[in-house]
Amino acid sequence: MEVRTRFAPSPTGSMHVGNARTAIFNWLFARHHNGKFILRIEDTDLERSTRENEEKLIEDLKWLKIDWDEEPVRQSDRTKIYEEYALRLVKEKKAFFCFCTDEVLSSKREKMMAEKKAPHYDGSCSRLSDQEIEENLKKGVPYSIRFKVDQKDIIFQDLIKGEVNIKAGMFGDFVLIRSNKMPVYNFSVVVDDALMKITHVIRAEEHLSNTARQIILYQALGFPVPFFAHTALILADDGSKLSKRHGATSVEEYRKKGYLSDGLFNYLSILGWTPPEEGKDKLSRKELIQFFDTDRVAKSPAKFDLSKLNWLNGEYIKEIPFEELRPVLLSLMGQNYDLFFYNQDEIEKILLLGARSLSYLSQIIKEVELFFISPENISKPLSLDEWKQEPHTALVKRFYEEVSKAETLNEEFFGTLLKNLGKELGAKGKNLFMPIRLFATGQEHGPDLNTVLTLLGKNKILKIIEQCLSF
RNA sequence: GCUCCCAUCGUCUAGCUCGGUCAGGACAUCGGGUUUUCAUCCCGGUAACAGGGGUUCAAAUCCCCUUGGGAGUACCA
Repeated sequence: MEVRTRFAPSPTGSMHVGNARTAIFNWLFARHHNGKFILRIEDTDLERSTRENEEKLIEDLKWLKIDWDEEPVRQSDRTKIYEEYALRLVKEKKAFFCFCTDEVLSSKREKMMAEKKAPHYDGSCSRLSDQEIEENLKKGVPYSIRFKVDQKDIIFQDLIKGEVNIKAGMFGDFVLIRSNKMPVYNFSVVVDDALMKITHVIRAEEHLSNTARQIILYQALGFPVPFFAHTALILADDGSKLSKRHGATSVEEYRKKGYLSDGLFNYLSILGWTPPEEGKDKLSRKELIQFFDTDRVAKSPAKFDLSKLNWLNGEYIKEIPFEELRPVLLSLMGQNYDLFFYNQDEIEKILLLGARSLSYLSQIIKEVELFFISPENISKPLSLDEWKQEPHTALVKRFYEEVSKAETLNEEFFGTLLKNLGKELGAKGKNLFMPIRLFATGQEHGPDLNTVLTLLGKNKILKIIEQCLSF
């Protein structure tokens, strides 16, 4: 049997990393089993779905290098098919027309909630006589089609969760086709998955309870039931659902920040899935395909760990030849700073210094900030107080004197100056370099000190020192 | 409310099927080495079985309860 999986996003916004992971798992699973991966656009929510979002979604997928094997299917193009199957269920008395209006429905729901009962549809329209139905239809009363639920427990084997047992009474007679002729999610997935011969449904856990509904639909329609695999959700670092207030949540945002396709792909793959080889988290797509399966997917939710993504993405950045990185980095710098303060040679050096160890490309902006902001905007370094004491300040002051006297400042000059000052004051190693670095650049981390100082130039150095001494 | 799912270092997790491990790895963090500083790199350390009951010679592992987190209960997906 050929394995067929699908990714079925609804184009209601930009692609969330959770969705991206679902796509990755499905794609990996299909590729691992030499099967097919299919894309289906679930745009039955007319209010929120847009073509623009759909295009963005496809763009994100392409960026992640996730390819699909057949022409993508759009659910809004298939309303006839859903209606046909729904009508078939009506004919078989497994579903019925419902003429209840929104107002009636919501007042009933409120009443049930007030009585602390589950707000399920009361089934009133299922008891309508043939004649009443006929009359309503003739009068053109809008109707939806509801499924007549046979209340019974549903047990199924989930590839990730194991045996799942859903008790009867979880839902009432639910809607299959809305009064606007659009199918409801739980119905269209079943019809489509069955018609598209999907063998493995890999999706997020929020659909776990829905699965019971879907299984009874498969049975009512006479379709074979596919395998299900429900992945736990991706959470923010505080344990709540990953949302906008936690920072970047969409693939697009990560892409724009300069995360690499391979880096994000790799990270998302190992978020909730463990590669078989201990200690090896960095895996190529080929290896990912080779190893991925549902048996090592975790049951419990995973927190999105930005520091691990940063590490992993940094590993991928290291592999890229600098020549490829250069134009991207340069344009990032150009977008944020006035580059003409420096000549070509200096820009090249700054670029090289800033690009030493990036976790994501736009980090270059922060890395080279020192060279472009004015000294008075430098903020107080965290460890300043620790160093703002003798004998370190004496060293800084001597350095200040020498620099202000100097005519030409270059790397050689700073090299000998530091050496001499070290001898003079008996400072070496960290005790020599740190005070200078801290007071003259305002940072405790940074590239090679002599180069930084040379690039900064006399004026800036003196001003930064004055500034730091005043903190 | 009801139903379902989940629970091992700060984080992602291995181990659980088939009880016996100094509870392993990666990221982060801390310390050491290299770099006269920073980053890189190398070496090393700290750090976890949610709680309570059972079963057993022996429980992270099997059973029950509690607690905590999440999802569903829609003419959203």
